[in-house]
Amino acid sequence: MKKTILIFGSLIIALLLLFQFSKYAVVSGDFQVEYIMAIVAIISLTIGLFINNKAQKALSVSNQKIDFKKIEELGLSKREYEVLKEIALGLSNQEIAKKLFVSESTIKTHVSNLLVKLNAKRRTQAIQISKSLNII
Amino acid sequence: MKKTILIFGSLIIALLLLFQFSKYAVVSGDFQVEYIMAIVAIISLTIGLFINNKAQKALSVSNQKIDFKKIEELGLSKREYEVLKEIALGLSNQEIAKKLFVSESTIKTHVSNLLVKLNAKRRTQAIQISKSLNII
DNA sequence: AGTAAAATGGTACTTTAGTATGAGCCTCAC
DNA sequence: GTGAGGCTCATACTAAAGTACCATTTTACT
Repeated sequence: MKKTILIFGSLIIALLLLFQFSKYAVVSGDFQVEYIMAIVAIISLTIGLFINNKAQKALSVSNQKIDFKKIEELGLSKREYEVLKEIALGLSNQEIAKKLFVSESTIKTHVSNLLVKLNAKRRTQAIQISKSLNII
Repeated sequence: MKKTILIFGSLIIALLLLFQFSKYAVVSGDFQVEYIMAIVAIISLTIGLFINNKAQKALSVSNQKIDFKKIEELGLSKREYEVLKEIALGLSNQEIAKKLFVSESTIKTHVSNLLVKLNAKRRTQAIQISKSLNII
């Protein structure tokens, strides 16, 4: 929202400057009206493209963005969250254990706690739930 | 690409029309130059927003779209694909069996074939691969 | 220093998942 | 009508995944 206001503010200023410039140019007779029109149109068009691009990107980013609040809310610990990410990559408990330099028992414990916290019955369900909650 | 050309074509035509209109208006003296400038700017801005919006949407849709060609390429049968989707929802073999009105044995067979075709070792990996290939 | 939470890991067990193999049935193309 | 591919299902097995319980050790914080 702050960004939107900022962008629209600069936009208005830019337009005012443009009008001033065009007025001056017309009065002084250095340019033809059509050229100035063309310049104004192109600049406005560019601004339009730019604004929308920013807005869309902000939107798509927010859709991909990880909901850290939700992670806290669920009470997931650092280690549990790490394990969750590895599960989502399709690794087995043994593979995760090797990757994180701990025993498979430890991973099993983490996974078990993870499933309770995510209210999932299986790791596949944990993946689905995590994705729907935007935490991975 | 075709769309891009089409959009830019219409854009150029629209600009030409605008210039003609502005020329006429200035000559006839009905409007002040500033107003015409403003109108041109607003219209161009709107066009800019519109173009970018279309382009971005087309992009985001293509990212979500399911790659049916890839499914064929992998040789996934109709039933196998159905099972794959259920796996991605986090269901167990037994649950999938009930949902599709077949025995668990059948699901196991499908899953096994599925894993070979997707070159996955586990169902969680199958989910990851499927998502990366845009087939679910 | 004391404490609570987190991290680690072990044993023992049950449940799912996945493999291998074989077999019956159906459909569609040649 | 024959064969290939797809769908179904069963048995028997191995391998993972997941649960329950307990016991240390680390870490972080007051």
